[in-house]
Amino acid sequence: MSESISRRPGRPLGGQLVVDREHVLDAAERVIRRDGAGSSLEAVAVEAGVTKPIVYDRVGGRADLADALAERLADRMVLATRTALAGETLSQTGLTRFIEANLRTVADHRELFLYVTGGSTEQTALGRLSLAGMSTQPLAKTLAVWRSGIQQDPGVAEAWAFGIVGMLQMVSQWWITQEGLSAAEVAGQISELLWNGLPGRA
Amino acid sequence: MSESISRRPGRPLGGQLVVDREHVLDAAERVIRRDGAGSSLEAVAVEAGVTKPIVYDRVGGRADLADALAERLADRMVLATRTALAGETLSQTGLTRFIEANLRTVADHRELFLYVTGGSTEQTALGRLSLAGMSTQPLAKTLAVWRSGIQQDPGVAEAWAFGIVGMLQMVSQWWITQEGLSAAEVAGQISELLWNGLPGRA
DNA sequence: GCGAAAAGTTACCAGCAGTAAGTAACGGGG
DNA sequence: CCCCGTTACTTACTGCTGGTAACTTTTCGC
Repeated sequence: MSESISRRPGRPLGGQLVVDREHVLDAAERVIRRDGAGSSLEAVAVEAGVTKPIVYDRVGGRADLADALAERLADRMVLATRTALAGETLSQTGLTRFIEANLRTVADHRELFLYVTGGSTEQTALGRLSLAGMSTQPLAKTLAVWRSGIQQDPGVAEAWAFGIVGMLQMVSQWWITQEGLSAAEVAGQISELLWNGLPGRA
Repeated sequence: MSESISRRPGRPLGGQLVVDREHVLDAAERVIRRDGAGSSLEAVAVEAGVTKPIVYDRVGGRADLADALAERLADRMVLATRTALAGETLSQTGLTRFIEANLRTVADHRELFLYVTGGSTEQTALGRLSLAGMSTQPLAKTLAVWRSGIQQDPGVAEAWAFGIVGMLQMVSQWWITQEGLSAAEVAGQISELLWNGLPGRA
């Protein structure tokens, strides 16, 4: 995929290059998958067959790149968990499937996950929150509706959503470094905690 | 504190400099508190009244610095929560106090918290886990003992500990960006989730 | 006294984010 | 039909940071 031909300076021949935002983001994902979470913008540009200023024009700086990739990853997670749940009403087994789907998606995009959650400095402190926010916003809504439905206070939804997302992120990070621990097993344990609480059901 | 006098090269006069590991770590905390989470090693060295290689000799590279600061922060958290709990047996109100103490400690060391959790790249992916590990190790032990005491499976302790730490980290990060939301309120909400589970007690 | 070890500083390198300046193709007005 | 402004790239640069090699001066054992 990496066009090693070096283009001449000046406007290209056929009008505009066919390197749009999506192309650059695809290239970024390939680079990160290949070279790990510490990949540079320059490597992304090379992989996209283009130079750095084009990356800046198409997606912006490093923080913007991380944000865009976070959005993609969040979308994929939402998709994966949605097909895993398939519209059933919330239950402990459904929650387990939700968590397991989450774990599998992270494992599938291991380096990308580390890239977007690892951030780089300062400005990505909020960047990580933005990834979280993409996952939490729909989750908070779901939680609020559901809590109302079972006659419980829906005001806890936002805090809970952030808490759950943080729990899932940390557990994912821990799990992908562990060998020989099945996703189903971990998902079951976390589901047990979230559903029944620390003391468990009597 | 910042000695602006530039020392001469060569071995100093009185044997060894009085800049040990703790001095450097103290300087690092001051710099981070002043300049934010994006502080450089060089700034730390200047603040310590010393040059970069000394920092490398005393604490190691950037990842090691983050690790050492993480350990300090984790210690302070453990201390704060321990005095908040004061050895009582685990209950929901005790859990609430634990979480609130955690939130307040994070708020007290805001930039430091962002520095150690924000990490920089690649190698700090595990670094963040190491911070988590310092908090999770005692927590996992406590959980295992407690669960055994109430005739529940203690095998969940490790996964739960990571999950809880991740939840607290994310909630902290979210909370410190929110204005006008009291620590006690958030702590109560998270405690409710962790103690009673998503559906709540019947 | 003297040379080896110790304990610093200076000076450097490589890599990266981000930007300014240069260059070639396109396209509309005279 | 030609010319010049606009467009869409590349090259070349700056500033900074993490990390290290080389150098300099004091101390200490013999």
